[in-house]
Amino acid sequence: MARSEEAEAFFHVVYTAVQQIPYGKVTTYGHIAKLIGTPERPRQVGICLKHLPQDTESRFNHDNVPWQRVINAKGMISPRSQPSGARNQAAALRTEGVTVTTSALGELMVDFSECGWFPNVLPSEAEEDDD
DNA sequence: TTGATGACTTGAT
DNA sequence: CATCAAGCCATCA
Repeated sequence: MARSEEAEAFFHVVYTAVQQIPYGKVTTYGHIAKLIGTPERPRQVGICLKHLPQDTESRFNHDNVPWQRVINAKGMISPRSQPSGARNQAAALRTEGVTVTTSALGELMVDFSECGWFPNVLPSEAEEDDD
């Protein structure tokens, strides 16, 4: 019994939440996790994107899910295992007009002050729905 | 089947 | 302010 229905539903909500990110904006795994109701599982969000299919025939794939707009809480693109993927992600963000800065260590950093997408989950000042 | 790994986050030292 | 440790759960070996 591999892939329980619950896991599949989790994947679904994660991909859907990622699709809610507007063009030229970025958010964090933890934020996505909180939006889908599982703030304790930011890691699974990353797993979902890792297993995001590339087939354009799949319901969710690299073409319709802006996985590139999802980065870590430090505002930097996770190097995952090879810098090639992160570099590609940075390039995609730049194409959307997102300012991506490269640190001395080669870490790709994104400025949340300019492209940070954080809906009404702020600790204060946001008590009304934006819907 | 178990064990280890990973596109993370938060809190404590 | 920097570093360590624990918690999560799906996937790979």
